[in-house]
Amino acid sequence: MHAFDILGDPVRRRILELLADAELPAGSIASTIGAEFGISQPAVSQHLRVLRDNGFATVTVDGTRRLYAVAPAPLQEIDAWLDRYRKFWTNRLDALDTELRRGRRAAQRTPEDGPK
Amino acid sequence: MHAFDILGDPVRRRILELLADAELPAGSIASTIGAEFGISQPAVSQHLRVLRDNGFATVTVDGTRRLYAVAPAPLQEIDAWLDRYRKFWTNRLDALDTELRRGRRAAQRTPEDGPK
DNA sequence: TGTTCATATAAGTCATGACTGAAATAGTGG
DNA sequence: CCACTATTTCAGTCATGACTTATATGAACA
Repeated sequence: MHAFDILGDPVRRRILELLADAELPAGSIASTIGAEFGISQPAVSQHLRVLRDNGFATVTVDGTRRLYAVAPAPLQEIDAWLDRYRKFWTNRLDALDTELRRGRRAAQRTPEDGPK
Repeated sequence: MHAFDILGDPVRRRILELLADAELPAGSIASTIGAEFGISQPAVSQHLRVLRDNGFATVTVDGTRRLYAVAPAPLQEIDAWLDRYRKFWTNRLDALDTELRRGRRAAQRTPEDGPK
């Protein structure tokens, strides 16, 4: 299952939104999501498994609780995939900013970039 | 169908990759994709329809040809959704850069940001 | 006008993934 | 050790979306 498929499901997206702000135990996620979407606790657990199995979340065991947290790698991959489209909504100065932000050391000068 | 679902399909993702560099007629897309994935022309046409219907592509009619081009809006929406996770892979200076890049006029100073 | 490209639509099949209720696993505290 | 709580796993159902082949649409041109 591709990262985009994982995020295609609104329940999983919402779970990740909850986890964006703080780590949460499975039970807390299950009650929030269960209430919001009207689905059962096992359904939520299955979504958590998908998130785990695909690297979107990590778990730390705490007694009988499982604390879920965002694992950013696949999200960052998606961010990288979007790079090729940023030119459609980012102006030239923004693009330079982005280059710098990403730590590039030198930029290839294109003809029309040359001074005057 | 949510934007992430649209990108979940590898064929559609590849079509968008082709369109990232240049506009292309449906036929050219169909032969490239058909060869790469081993699917029929109607299959590709159906994917193009999904991309159109969901705002990922625009068409301009040119005689009997249809020229497809990227429509960036939904991609930008996804980019915006990712904002809440950028803190996981972006350092503080990068974050400032991003703020500036996005045109914010003022940043709320948090306690630990204060000088000294 | 009739044939030929370029493309889209239609109808039907098939695989898959998102649920459900039931049951298993495993800490914790009396 | 037993019961209770937290969570996962299992097995089965159902909806949906990604194909297929066949067919329709419609511009171009001889």
